[in-house]
Amino acid sequence: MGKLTDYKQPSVAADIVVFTIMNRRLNVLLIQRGKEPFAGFWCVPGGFVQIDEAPEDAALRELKEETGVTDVYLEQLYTFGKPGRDPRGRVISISYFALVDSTKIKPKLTGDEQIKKVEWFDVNELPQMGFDHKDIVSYALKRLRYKLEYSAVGFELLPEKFTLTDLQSLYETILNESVDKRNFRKKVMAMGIVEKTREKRKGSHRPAMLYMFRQQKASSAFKKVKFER
Amino acid sequence: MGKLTDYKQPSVAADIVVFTIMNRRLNVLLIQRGKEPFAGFWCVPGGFVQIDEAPEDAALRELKEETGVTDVYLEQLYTFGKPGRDPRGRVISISYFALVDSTKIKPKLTGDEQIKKVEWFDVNELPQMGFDHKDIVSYALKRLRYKLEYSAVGFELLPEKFTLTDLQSLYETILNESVDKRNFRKKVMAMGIVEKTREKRKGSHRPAMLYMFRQQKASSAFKKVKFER
DNA sequence: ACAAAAGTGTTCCTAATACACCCATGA
DNA sequence: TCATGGGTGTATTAGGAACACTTTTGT
Repeated sequence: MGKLTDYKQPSVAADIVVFTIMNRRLNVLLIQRGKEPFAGFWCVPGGFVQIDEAPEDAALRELKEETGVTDVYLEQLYTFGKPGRDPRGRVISISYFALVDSTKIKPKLTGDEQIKKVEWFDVNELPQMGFDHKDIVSYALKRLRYKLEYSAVGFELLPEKFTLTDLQSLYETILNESVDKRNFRKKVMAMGIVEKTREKRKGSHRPAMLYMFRQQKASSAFKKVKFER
Repeated sequence: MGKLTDYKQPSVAADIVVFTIMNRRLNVLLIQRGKEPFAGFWCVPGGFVQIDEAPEDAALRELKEETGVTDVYLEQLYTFGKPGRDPRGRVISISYFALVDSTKIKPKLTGDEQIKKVEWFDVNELPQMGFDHKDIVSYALKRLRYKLEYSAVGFELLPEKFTLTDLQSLYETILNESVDKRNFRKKVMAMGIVEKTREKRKGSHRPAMLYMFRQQKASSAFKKVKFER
């Protein structure tokens, strides 16, 4: 290890890929840049990590400053650091992925003059993106699909109370495949990770029972796969 | 995003946790510091990322400079960045984990005057470690155990040719649990990820057939677990 | 009464587990 | 000939997948 200030050092940014479910589609939160480089292009929210700030705090701060969004489930994703990924100079980006319940938050322009728009995009219809942010989103999506299969992260995308059909639809939307209703319910109930509430959701047809997530059961329900596979 | 050089920026380091198997134990490669802070304490190899250098190249370069070790399987692990983790100032560390076949490499002092010793340590008998490197090693170990279950990384720890008992022992050592020999072999053979060679390993008893890893089969053999679990 | 989503069981099949003996070699 | 690790098959069990009809409500 050399001394701390001997050399020119790379800059460090934190970028955050926020997912939500809106009308049964998986969406990502993007901002449109108002300045060069990549003026008019879309990017994930993010910015530089301050000297006395933890990277995840930087991610959350930038998210709030740029889009007004707070209270998200956050997880570190990957650190992108190849020279040349930012035309302004050497920037290493620590990326995060976040999950939110779209009924609880409303992204909006916060007055940051460098941002023209803040919008949700369907992950299958992404706009032209700046820097390597398309790669970052792809990576986050891959990770989300992966984690959905062996952990309880999916519940972060749902309101506190939800129907089993909501939950099934979430899996089908994100994994992009359909699931048998009976088998799905059998499994979810067998895992014991949800509990019935006393409420039902009324619609124009038969009301559906509302369920809540049970944090404590989830950790044991998603047990490790033994040995291989 | 602010301008690139407006603020004091954190320094960026790359640290690398190198695992190997030696006489049926899982070992980590550590260096003993010769200077304050943490003089005499043990650390994982690593150092600062240069301005025009990809972080993984920095990790590999530092590994070579400090221990002489090259040709490792490398994977990014996690970025540790809380303020205060390095008493000298703000350092964000991108950590990597690496796997090597211990029969191929010999770590040694390379003349770096800041390092007193380079040694392998059993992961269950780690010495007193500097900075937050104990956390980094724990995290790497967790990841290694995890990846072993659903990917073919284990082969990176074995020589090109190995016996099925070697392979089984590797799983048992790392996962710290014993496996039924017949079931293990049945599964490995069913996955088709190894192939017989014509050679046998002679020992003091019945010679064992040597096998080789089949890269191409492995990707399909470790298929994704469906839905949950 | 009908349209629409909610809810519910059984059978089949595949994969995981448990388990014990013979074989080939060197000393 | 014996000590040591190498090598092999079967029966049982558990979990995943396929599959269709009845119920409840609003209009």
